[in-house]
Amino acid sequence: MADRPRVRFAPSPTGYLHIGGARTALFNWLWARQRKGTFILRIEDTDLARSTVESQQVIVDAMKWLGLDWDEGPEVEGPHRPYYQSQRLNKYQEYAKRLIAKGAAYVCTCSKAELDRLREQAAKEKRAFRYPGTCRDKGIPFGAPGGVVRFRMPDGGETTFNDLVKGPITTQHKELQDEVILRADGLPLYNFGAVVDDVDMEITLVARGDDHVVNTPRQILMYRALDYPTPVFAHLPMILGADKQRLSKRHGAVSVLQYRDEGYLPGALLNYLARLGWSHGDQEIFSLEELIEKFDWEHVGATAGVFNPEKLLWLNQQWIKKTPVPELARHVAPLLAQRGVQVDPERLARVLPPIVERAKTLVEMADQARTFFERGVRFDEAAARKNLTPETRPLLALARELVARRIGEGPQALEQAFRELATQQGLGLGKLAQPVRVAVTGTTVSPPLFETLVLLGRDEALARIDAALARTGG
RNA sequence: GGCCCCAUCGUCUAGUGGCCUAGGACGGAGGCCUCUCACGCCUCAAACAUGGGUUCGAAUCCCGUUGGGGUCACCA
Repeated sequence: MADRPRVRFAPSPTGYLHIGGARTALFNWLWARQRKGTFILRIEDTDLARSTVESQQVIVDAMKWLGLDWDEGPEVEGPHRPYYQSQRLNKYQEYAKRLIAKGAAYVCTCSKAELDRLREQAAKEKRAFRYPGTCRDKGIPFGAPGGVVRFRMPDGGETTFNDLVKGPITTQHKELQDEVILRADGLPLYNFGAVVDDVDMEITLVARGDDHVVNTPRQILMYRALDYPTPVFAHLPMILGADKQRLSKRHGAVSVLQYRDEGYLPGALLNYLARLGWSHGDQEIFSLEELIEKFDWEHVGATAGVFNPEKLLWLNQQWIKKTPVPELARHVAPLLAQRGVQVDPERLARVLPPIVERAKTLVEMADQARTFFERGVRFDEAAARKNLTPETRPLLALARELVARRIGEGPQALEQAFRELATQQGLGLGKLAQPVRVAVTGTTVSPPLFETLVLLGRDEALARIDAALARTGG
């Protein structure tokens, strides 16, 4: 294997960057970074009907959010610009002509109608359709009206390649047919476009989804016809939904950017994706640096894996816990802004520590943090009914006194004072704390009460308790 | 259907012939901790698809079966 691999991620801009594509990109990127190689982003947009510029942008944005930076590709200077196949059409035509000149390809003018007829006939006879080679030796010149270019597959023999994840795979050449590599309108078909660009960009390792294994022998034959040393291949198994079907929209979020919007840390997603199909002993949590250092092809599994959102959520929580608070604040501030709460990251960082402990997503953190930047509180009705009653009123009043007197001493002192008060009243701390919690946060679930009170500040804390007192009737 | 690939707890996986009465993680159940909720900790339930070989010995190697997936375009 080349010391400094040149690898690429080559998405088709026909939608968003999905989870499966992200994992393919990740493995390529990890390999390039570990071996000090080159990671190329190439946009395969030769399907003009389905490709959109919006989609290109979405893919680029998603890659940036994930932090999978590319050395060559869109927005980057590089020797193989442009990195959009639709802008490289002369390249494919040039290579096609070269193959024709060598006799490795030929022009075919069979009409679509004729081919369809043969296909139907084959279907009727329940046999696989294969282009019969009508134009193989006609010597039709390049550029003939309605002419496509077909690659001449060998008549006999076989091709074997040693896949990094699946091992040796052999294909009989008789299973192959002279496929079209260049359409009548001059656009290359996938197999050819990919090969030409891999050759031109000097790709040494191709890692992609395993739906491409059947394409590989054909592509190998093309690399050879182009006198290019065949890259090493690694075919990654599919990612499935809970029903074991190929992961798709109906399984929930499959778009990378959607995870960003739902409050996931890019590192957590990457960590999850890496562990879906790859392992390193019993380790579950990896920093990006560890991933780069430890990734290997030997431990990429050959089995399709089911995407497990719950494990991703758990991992996200683990990542939140280990991410420095100032950094979290920078992620959460925009989410708060989206909710109409403007707060600068430094102020936000002060209230985050007690929240970090109990949030699984950044969105949850934003939801829990906003109370510290707003006046008053919206009571959860059930919580208020149960905890803000004539019976708890005296307790709340006593608590108010305590807060008013001691809040300046910090959470520990406040807690100590509350404990003493509870003991005096012959109660457990919980009985005293819970009404106060509801008074101050509106709900029965919150970060530790005394820290919450202190972070709220004397005035706001007292105002909220007063408002709660007003609801206790009596 | 042809060709190709795959097969360990519900899920992600460790395991590369003896260390496996199969380990870890998510999820689940129970418990501890505790001002609520989380975190953390402890315990439990849970798997080598199946039939043949090979071998002193098979989750690990080979073959068949079954099951799943991929692919058969002038899409990618």
